Amino acid sequence: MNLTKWSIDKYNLTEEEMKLTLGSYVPKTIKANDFFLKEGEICNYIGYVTKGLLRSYFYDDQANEITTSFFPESTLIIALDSFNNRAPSKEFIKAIEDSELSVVSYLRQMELYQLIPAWNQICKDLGDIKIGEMLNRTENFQTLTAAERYQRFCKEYPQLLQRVNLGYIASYIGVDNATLSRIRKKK
Amino acid sequence: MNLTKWSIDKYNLTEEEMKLTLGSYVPKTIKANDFFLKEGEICNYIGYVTKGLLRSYFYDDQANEITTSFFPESTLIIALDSFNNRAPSKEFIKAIEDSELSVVSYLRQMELYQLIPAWNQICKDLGDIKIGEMLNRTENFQTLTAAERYQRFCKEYPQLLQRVNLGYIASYIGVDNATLSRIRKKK
DNA sequence: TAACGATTTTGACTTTTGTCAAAAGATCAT
DNA sequence: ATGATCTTTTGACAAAAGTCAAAATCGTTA
Repeated sequence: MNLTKWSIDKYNLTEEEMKLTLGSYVPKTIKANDFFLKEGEICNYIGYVTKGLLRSYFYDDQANEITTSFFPESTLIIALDSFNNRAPSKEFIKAIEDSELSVVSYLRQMELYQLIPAWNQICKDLGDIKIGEMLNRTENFQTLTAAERYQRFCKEYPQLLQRVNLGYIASYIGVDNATLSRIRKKK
Repeated sequence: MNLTKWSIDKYNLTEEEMKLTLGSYVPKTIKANDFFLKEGEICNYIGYVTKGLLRSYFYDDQANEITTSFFPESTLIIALDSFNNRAPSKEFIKAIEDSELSVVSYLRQMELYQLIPAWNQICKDLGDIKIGEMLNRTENFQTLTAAERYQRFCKEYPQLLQRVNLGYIASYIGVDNATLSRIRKKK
């Protein structure tokens, strides 16, 4: 979830609330190829990426890695289904580059909801952003060809283009590896 | 958003809160082919379908109708982007069959958040359900062929199969009309 | 019921995308 | 630097999906 234009400032937290919030988030570093979360684990942390890049993926029935999200700087990491439903994750979340996060535990985050009323609104707004992103993603799949989806990806995430394997992008936009290679050659 | 297994009961609203909630939702009937919402309007109501069937759709750049959701009985109707962001809707929501809803206005719903703490949790849970549905939908597009997406649709929404035009289903699963017809013939 | 309009199917064809395997290019650890 | 490994490209082909137009079906209404 990209939060470049989002800011906690607009919620007018009191100094006390802000201190409580910031104190709840602790730094964590993850080296390239290490995991933020493994399949089967319950997602117990929300992470905010301050540096680096991670991705989430699962394995389909033919054991292909299917990338579901990229998490560059200024994004929130969370395995939504797992975190929300306290259920084992179907996804892995793995660092592509050495990364630095701020993380908060599930329990602590629940306490923030109790202690700081504005957090309910923050949560609602973050959910809205996420839903907007997903609606857009679905629309792309419904109406665009593979080549068009790739073009959209390039426009939307130009920074990622240089930083991730093409294979990750291919599965993210739902095309075969070889097909993406040919799409790229054509233009 | 299908709420067949969801119930407001589990939130232990007080008698007072329940009365307030139920009193906020008023009945509304929509005849087949009439609109719950038109493109450009701001979605000012949430609706709960008690009878009938509606669908949401937009027009792509070639002026094709692209169906984005079906709303049979026991589902919540809402144009998420419009309702949440108070922005003009890009979608139409139109009744396929004569339908009966319970609706609540945006303002009233906001009051419920204020007046009844549990509504924050309800909202969060409904959002989670919606997000789960959308993750699933995206996964289908990423990993399944057109034929497989159709099979999934049939399994997931058997009731709809008899009630909606095939063209609506075709655009919902992202295939051409003629292609869907051929997929159906094959098996 | 006849007739109109909308929906669905079908045919003939083209384009897009996938598959499999091999070659070419990068990258990384030693 | 140099294998070893991983990623990307390419070729030859097959399968899937789209396009366009016409026919067949279905529903509705005059």
